[in-house]
Amino acid sequence: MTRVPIPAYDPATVEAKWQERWAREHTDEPDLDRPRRPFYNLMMFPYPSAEGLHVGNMFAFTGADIHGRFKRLQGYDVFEPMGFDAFGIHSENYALSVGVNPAELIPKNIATFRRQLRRFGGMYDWRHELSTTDPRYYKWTQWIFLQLFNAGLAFRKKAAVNWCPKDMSVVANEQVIDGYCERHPDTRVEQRLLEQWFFNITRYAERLLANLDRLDWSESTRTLQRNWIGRSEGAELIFDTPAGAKITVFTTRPDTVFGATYLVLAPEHPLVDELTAQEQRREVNAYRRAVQSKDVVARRVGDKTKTGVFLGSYARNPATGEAIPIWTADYVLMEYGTGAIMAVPAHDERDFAFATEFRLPIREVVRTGEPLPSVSEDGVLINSAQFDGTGCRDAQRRIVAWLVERGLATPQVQYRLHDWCISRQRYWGPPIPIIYCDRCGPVGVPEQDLPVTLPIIEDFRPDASGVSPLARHKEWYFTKCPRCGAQGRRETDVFDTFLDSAWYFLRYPSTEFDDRPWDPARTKTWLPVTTYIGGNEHAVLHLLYSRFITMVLRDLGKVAFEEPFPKLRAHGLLIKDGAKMSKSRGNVVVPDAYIQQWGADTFRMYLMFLGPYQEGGDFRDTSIVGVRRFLDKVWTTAHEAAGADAGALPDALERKLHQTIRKVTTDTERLDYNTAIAAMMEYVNVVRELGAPSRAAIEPLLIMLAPFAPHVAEELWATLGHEGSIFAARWPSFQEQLAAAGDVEVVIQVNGKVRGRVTVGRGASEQEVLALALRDEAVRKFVDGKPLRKTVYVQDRVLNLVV
RNA sequence: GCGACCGUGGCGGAACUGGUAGACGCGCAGGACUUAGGAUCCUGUGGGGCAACCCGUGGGGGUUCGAGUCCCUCCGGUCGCACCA
Repeated sequence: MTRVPIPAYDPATVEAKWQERWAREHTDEPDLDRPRRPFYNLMMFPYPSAEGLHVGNMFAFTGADIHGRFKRLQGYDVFEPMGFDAFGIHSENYALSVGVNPAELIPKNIATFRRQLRRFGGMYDWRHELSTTDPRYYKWTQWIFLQLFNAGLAFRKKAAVNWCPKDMSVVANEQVIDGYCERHPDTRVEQRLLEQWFFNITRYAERLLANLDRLDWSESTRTLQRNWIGRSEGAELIFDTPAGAKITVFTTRPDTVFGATYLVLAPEHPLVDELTAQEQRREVNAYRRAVQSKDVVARRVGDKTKTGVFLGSYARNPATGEAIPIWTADYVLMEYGTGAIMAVPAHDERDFAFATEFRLPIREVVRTGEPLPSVSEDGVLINSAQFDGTGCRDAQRRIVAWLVERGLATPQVQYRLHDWCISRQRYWGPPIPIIYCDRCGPVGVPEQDLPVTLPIIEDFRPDASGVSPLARHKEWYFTKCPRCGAQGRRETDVFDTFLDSAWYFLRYPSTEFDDRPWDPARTKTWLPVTTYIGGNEHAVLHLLYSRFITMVLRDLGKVAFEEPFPKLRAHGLLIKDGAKMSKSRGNVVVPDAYIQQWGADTFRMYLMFLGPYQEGGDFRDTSIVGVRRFLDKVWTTAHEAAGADAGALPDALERKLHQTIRKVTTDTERLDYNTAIAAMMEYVNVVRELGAPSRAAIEPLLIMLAPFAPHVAEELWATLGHEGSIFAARWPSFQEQLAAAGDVEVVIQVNGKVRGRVTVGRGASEQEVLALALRDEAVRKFVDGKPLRKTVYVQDRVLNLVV
């Protein structure tokens, strides 16, 4: 073999060369109109923060990119788009802090992200980049709103909403953490009553829940969604009052109705006034005022002492006929159920605490053998007239049936899920396309007038009035009513960003069309998304909202499927020193310096090697060098192979190769990237140990390496004399017989303890192995002199001798 | 409180349906080559013991020929939900 000097591996040169070539040759741009095997590889698009892409983003995107490149090598036409979720309070607050309009800042941030995303070697089809802030995009966000509006799924409602005094804006329930603003952990969220736009997502609760069963998602993500939807089965029971008012309560435990010793209405309940006795009025009103001024923390935190006021009137228990007192208390929430409950202190912890506090009667009606309050449903009814002795579950059905017959109950299902509030009293979002007319009411902006462009204004600062800054922009604010032509006023609220991101996957394949949100043919070809990869932080809201919007569009005949993401994989979180990376903690790691020092390929692989992709891990840079050493070894070996004579692989190497292909294929398919990398490392070690670098040994490795380290794989592929991109090659296949051939080591155990090993041909019989085993010194020492009571043989693995 | 997941060398982590615990990598130790090396290569590396062996996957118990893996229980951690009737 002739020794040719091997050039040094310089990632910067190699990576620049291939990135330039991929762009020039449109390597990453599939034919969207006539693909042979379309594969839509989607990753959750980033919010382009001013700090740029951080290693957490890169961890996420690398794993998704590997998936796309892997599928590409398996012969799919992979469409891997990238875009930016650039509207929202996040950008707006940053813009406010630096005193520049976000419209000016965002393009710069996007440019930084784009540069970083290109630099790390993502296989993105940049022809189809999108940004939610682009009027060509949000025109269709507004259009989607109008579809829901016209279908009666968007409505206005005055609602108690969370108000963050710092943001001076409404924040969603889900953005409130323990009563504090998610963005301002030192700021308590207050309650305010505002007129808001909502989407009627609760109407879809049942379908959103039921469909979960047939999605290829991780069980944990589905559980999160199920809990969020929070379905409860029960009944509405009617308690009437002497004055004629009927109070409807929701309960999941109708079997305990005989133990309902009082009723509680939420302070906001519409019947409170009517049911309050004259002499209690002053006290009740004072209580209601006090509750209203309370912030959400005090209202929501569970373990505090209960407060409440007796209304001075009574209702009739539909089961016992007794008059029971009616109270109001803030532990009952107006947003859930009917805003009124029957209190069964013996069998509910909250009611028990309340009854104890106010000395209300506690009547045990279910015998469970546990002390009160006992909430178990494994009990038998007592003190319940004709139902005594009935088991709880049985009693639930029978009591409901009995009350239904008398018109006092309706079986009912309740959801924890609330309607989706899409209004934000902010500037940086797509304006809600509604015009208010004194004569016509709220009128949707006609499609031909879309988009309602967000004006660039100087004073985009929100104020405490609760009215969006857009209201101050008079020439924008006043407009003609599209229906009657009279002067109207624009809606000044903008959309929640979750609406921007609830449909972006529909837009990607169709970004070049301005006359339609998505092209029917393109959509038919590419959707639903083949694999969706993203973080668990979006397990609930983003995914639920996207599913909801898709479902509605399906019902309106706009798309042909109702689940946008049949296959979802969630990557883990990359943390730093045991904590989530965040700007406030100051532990955000930026990838640029690492990429510069080690190269994008090394850094990509390192991120994938530090832990299981779907679990995440702690970022520390101590072992990057190991990955770089591996790529150096591959580099050297491939160059040696280029100069080596062609020849057959030694048997041992051939077997190892087939085993490696098998392992890397299954692991990569499952996104178990860390073990796939380990298998490739092991293989290269074997190639080097056997001193057998050759084309046959190294070419399949390069193809398997290509998804992980695409640049160096391309370079070495060329070194071996190939003309085109390595991504035009086919993923290597393995032969099971070749992977399995050869001898195996069978472990010999005596009474379950390892005492020896014997080498036999694969598939050897028990007798054969036993004979060899009994010749083994160490084994004999433990067996000799004792009768063999039993043997357990596991083919090719273990023989256990029981003596 | 409820729900889900997790606990393996000095470190990150392997171990498919119960079947050789610690793959792969970092680090560390020794050696080779070198003017030098934080470069490269080789050897070793769970703990104890001179050895035969013994002990080892958070603690305790169980099932099994055999348990990191299954069951019970306790301890510790992460995440989600949380006055949802």
